[in-house]
Amino acid sequence: MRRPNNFATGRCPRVNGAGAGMTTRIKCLQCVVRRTAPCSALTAETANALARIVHRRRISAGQILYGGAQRVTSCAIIIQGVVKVVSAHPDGRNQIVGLQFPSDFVGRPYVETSPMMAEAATDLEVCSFSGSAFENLMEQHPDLERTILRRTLDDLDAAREWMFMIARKTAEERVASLLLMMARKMRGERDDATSQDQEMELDLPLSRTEIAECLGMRLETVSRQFAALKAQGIIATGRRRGLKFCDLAELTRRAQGAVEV
Amino acid sequence: MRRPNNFATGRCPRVNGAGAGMTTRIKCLQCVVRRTAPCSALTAETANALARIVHRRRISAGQILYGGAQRVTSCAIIIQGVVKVVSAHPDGRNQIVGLQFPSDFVGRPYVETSPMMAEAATDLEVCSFSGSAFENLMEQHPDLERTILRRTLDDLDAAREWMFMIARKTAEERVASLLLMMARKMRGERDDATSQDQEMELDLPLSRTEIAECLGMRLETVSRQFAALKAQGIIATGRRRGLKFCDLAELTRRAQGAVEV
DNA sequence: CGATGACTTGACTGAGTTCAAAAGCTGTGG
DNA sequence: CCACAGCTTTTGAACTCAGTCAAGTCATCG
Repeated sequence: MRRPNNFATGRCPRVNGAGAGMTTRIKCLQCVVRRTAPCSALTAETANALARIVHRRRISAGQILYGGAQRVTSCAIIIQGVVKVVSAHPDGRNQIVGLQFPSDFVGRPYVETSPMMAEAATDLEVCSFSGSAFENLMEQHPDLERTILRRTLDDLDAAREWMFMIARKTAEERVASLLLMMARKMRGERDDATSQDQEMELDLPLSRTEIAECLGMRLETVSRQFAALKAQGIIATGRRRGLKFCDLAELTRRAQGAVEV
Repeated sequence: MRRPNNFATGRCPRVNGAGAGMTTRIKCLQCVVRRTAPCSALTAETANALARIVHRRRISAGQILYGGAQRVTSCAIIIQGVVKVVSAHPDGRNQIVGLQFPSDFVGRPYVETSPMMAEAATDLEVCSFSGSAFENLMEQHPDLERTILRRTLDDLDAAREWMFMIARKTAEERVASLLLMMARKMRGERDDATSQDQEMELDLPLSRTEIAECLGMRLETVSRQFAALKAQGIIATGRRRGLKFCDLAELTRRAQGAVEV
């Protein structure tokens, strides 16, 4: 954990509440994830009802959103930052089984405790709401439930694709795949539309250890793969977590594996 | 594929249709998966509406339920048999990313094509229905949608737990885990209630190759792990796919890994 | 500046893969 | 009933990729 796990959440002044519907709407209209977040798929009425139970919070890196011993009491939509979903076992082995980016939904409705744990990988800005209030809202607004169902089905596909990656790809392919995936998500691109640029830079949201936990490898192996890609001029690492993609096309090829016909 | 992939589906006489609501109800009441299938969580009205669009079919092992080039056109609830969900890649590598057992829902609503492929691992008996009819039904009956959402959330948890297994467990742990999982599911037990018996027998629904595809290993490795467990008297293999659990407690321990304090 | 934590590099090991061959089943046809 | 073909499964032996252990380097911060 990179920061002390204090639970001071730095909550923002609530932008909404009883009778503050109008204010809320306006805030939502300005929201940076407006176009892609679940809220965008809702009717105006449902969106308003959701806005009424929501409040914006800041959450610092390392804090647990749900899981472990705690009850799953709240859900959230990410505005800024990255959340990691971890499958942790008592013997110390753990595996990151999902990453959630801005505009993604975080939470586990309908259960008291989850086998998974969600932790802020970076400092976060979220729209959060109580789990039970959210469940009630889903009951009253089927369009909200449908939106969450669609997201969950997408998450399931993503989890399975990821599973393939871990089970069948080589170390190099895994690292390349993850880098591309993170680049895509952090730029808010849709899954199908891949960036055309040959060069771009970003700051990785994860440490080497976390990358290894994503890929089912050890951090030393990740480090070696970074070194190899760097030596071939495909990527360059800045200081801290800076990363520059020097040859996106080649990296994409590496992510697929050598295509022998 | 163990059987020719002919598409003669051996469809049963439809037990329902326009105006046959009563007959349908009675058939459903006799259904072997009645207590655990999604239908059981529905209101009488929704269950009836679902029964009206459903028909029973037999599907032979090796047939594709959805995926690959085909559009995702139908969904089903499994009455008898096992379906494998496969992530297949052009270079020949493929990974089984999910198994569905009796009373499970199979399908991928809301998309035209899925990155995953669902294939009958054994001969099947299912209640099947058109995907679009099912989507319409979900719109009209929020309780159906909620039931599917809950199942999907459970599937997501299961997929993530499985991912942990592939990424972090040793070959022995993986084989033991899969055997226990299959035993549990094939006996229709709930996830929490584990069998108390120390001995039991069953016929595995998967070949060695398929087991390897589940676990992210090669079939030779699976075979060696079977041999090792057999040599220690923990399991015994009958001819064909017969399997006997001789020491469930020990197998459970092997599935967790050596617990060093 | 020295301490702390994150990352890199090196040398060695080993679990699982790969390639190859043998052994078991199942079904077919003479 | 046996012989044979076409499978799946088992077993053996050599190899390799990633893991393990152990130093060493680099950044950041009090």
